[in-house]
Amino acid sequence: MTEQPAPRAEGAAEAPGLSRAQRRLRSERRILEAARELFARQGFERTTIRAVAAAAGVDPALVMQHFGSKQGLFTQAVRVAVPESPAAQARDQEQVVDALLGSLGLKLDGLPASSLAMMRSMLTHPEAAAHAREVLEAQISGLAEATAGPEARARAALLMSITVGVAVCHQLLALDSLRGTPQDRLAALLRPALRALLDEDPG
Amino acid sequence: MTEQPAPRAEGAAEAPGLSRAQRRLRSERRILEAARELFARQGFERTTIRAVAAAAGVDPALVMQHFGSKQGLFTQAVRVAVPESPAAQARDQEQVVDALLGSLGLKLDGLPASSLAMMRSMLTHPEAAAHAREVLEAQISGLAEATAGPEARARAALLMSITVGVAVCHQLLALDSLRGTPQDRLAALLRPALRALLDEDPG
DNA sequence: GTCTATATCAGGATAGAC
DNA sequence: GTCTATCCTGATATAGAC
Repeated sequence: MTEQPAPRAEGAAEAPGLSRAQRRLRSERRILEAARELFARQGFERTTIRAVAAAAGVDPALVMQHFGSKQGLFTQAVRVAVPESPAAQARDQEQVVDALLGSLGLKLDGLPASSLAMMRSMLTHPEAAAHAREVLEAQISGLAEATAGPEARARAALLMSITVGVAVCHQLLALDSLRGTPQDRLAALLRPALRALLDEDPG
Repeated sequence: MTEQPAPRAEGAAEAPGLSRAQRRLRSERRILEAARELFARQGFERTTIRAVAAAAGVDPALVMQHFGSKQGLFTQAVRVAVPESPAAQARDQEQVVDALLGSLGLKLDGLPASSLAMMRSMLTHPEAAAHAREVLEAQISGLAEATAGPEARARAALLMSITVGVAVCHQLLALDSLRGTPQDRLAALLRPALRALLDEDPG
């Protein structure tokens, strides 16, 4: 901290007074941030290491140095705390609906780039697909426990499917018909539908 | 037809007695079929001309000859009769629900490879995304006309989003929790939810 | 009409200087 | 720790023989 670092590397020019470890961390963060954004926008295949490096303002080789491979970068970029089931500690069905709408509310606006990156590639990248399946099945399990009545798992799966569909159409496809409606209205319209799926119903 | 064709080209060995035009059409069909299947399974980027040619039993150069480029091949492969809105001529809301479930019933089982190919790439391939948006917005418009009450378009958009979500989770992600349930059960469970979205409801 | 051969290029990955 | 230079693979696309 107190020693005067000699400007060895060119890149150091922008970050005076930082230790190597600090600079390394800073680089990693910037790379990850740029990667998440590009992966989220273009998906895995169309995103190049070079583009990520450019966006992060670092050298392409540095990206490899830190993450080993493009796949490694992707894995790190989409790894997040596995989102708890939307109905983690819901006590009645109305709370389950609230939880679902809440998680969707998130998805309609402030969904983190890492999640978007995962979703963007989940249909075309095998590892992203596996990740998505894992997360979704976990959420379905949690939801099924909070769902009374017969065929709880199927209902839960359909509830998550609805969530996925709305998120995909709104966030990834950016359908005008969805974008043109404020999310609280969407939530209000969706609520009875979710409720109906949770209701016990003689199929 | 009556003339004895001399075996000029090697490929002709498999198809004796066919005119050039006929053989050309046959090749195109086989290529398109193989392309649809591969695009549907792997998406645009991971599908190679070589793989399509191999699957179709023809030479890679032939694919280029017929379709000009990989993009051209994709465009042809996903071009289908634009599916009419699920609620084309529904007279009451229950028929709209039926139409939706019907189109979803299709999606759960017999969705054509061309549609799957389009869906598989709609999140990562710009042209597929544009195509998907176009089709979906058209279906939303049709649906909105058949939907009474306020915010008809938003409701219609949500209905289509649900359809997309279920199709994606079932067909493309192959979620076990959905796969484990027969589609008529899924339809039965989904029905009240769709109904709820169509009901006029004081938001 | 179909195939062989190849031009051309993009992008991931590596080696090594500093 | 960061950058330069480069290798190498895989894939699209083309030219031309048959």
